[in-house]
Amino acid sequence: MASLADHIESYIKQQIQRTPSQVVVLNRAQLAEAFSCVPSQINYVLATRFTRERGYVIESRRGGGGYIRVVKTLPGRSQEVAGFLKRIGSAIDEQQADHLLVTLIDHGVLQRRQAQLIKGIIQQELNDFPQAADRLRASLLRAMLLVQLHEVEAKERR
Amino acid sequence: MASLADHIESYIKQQIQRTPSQVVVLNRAQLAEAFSCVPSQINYVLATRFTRERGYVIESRRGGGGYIRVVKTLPGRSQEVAGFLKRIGSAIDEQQADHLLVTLIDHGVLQRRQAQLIKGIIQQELNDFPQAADRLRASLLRAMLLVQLHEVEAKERR
DNA sequence: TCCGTTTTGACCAAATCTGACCTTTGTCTG
DNA sequence: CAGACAAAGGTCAGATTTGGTCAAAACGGA
Repeated sequence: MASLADHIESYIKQQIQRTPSQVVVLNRAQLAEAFSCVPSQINYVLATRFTRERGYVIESRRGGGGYIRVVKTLPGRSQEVAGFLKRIGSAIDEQQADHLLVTLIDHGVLQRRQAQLIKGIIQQELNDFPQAADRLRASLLRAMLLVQLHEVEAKERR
Repeated sequence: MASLADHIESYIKQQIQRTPSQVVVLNRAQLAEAFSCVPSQINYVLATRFTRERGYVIESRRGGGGYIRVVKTLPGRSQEVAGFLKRIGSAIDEQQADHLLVTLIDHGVLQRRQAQLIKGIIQQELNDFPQAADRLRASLLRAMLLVQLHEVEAKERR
């Protein structure tokens, strides 16, 4: 049985689909009013169904003229590539990291020089903060790959 | 639903864009009149959106013939951007990070969407590893900006 | 019944906007 | 020249408008 949360979820997704830029701007109070529920229900839906894991980014502002903006990211190929990112996990050693970068080059996701750049930056950061190297490496790798992937997609859309 | 403050902000930015010297001189009372608001609203906009952090300088004079001058510090491209990166240092709190991202947007180094992505990624990573948040944030921010900047430079060479 | 998910409501935090009151600077007048 | 007056802009506290958090109650399926 479809719950209220499900209905709100599909409404939001529908609105996103309708824009070329895959964005929707919501007014929390109005939306709650439309679905005859309490405003915090909207937060619940956003928190459980529009996570970054699932490819969404939420941005919001309080006060007069406040809003909640939902942006869909990670469409298409990188959704699939996201699988690689998951494998990074909470920690990764240098060998595994190198291996991953090579794999991404093989899959045409990265160019050699981009992989090289990423490797260099990690080295630099680890140099400055040697504590918990494998964990920091995992964070940095994931972060940089996400940025890079986004760039690749933006390019493809042109 | 953009707020009044947003409209005033964009009006001022537009005026600045129109001059080669990146300066605009305002008359507080007139401007308030034009936007049908109280004069102190102008101060509010200036105080919240045209801060030094974001690359603006405000000068003003009271009394007869008084004025408010808004000057945008010139963007010096990559060289200047390197300075921004240095400012990150070994640790940075969330507010400073946000300011930096907004500054980079204002200076045309990042697009809003990219800044948003970077913010989202940091949030996620900090969620997973809350230890030494300000340090991890600094590392992630620097790493992602470097990747992004490289991309921007590559684009400029084309 | 038990457990995870939904839903609600009370309370909180942030951004915006206004208005009353203050300070600085320039000008006019006795 | 002193003092009054006018013409800017500045400050700050409080009301208003949004959205955020969290814990407890309600619900629904195994």
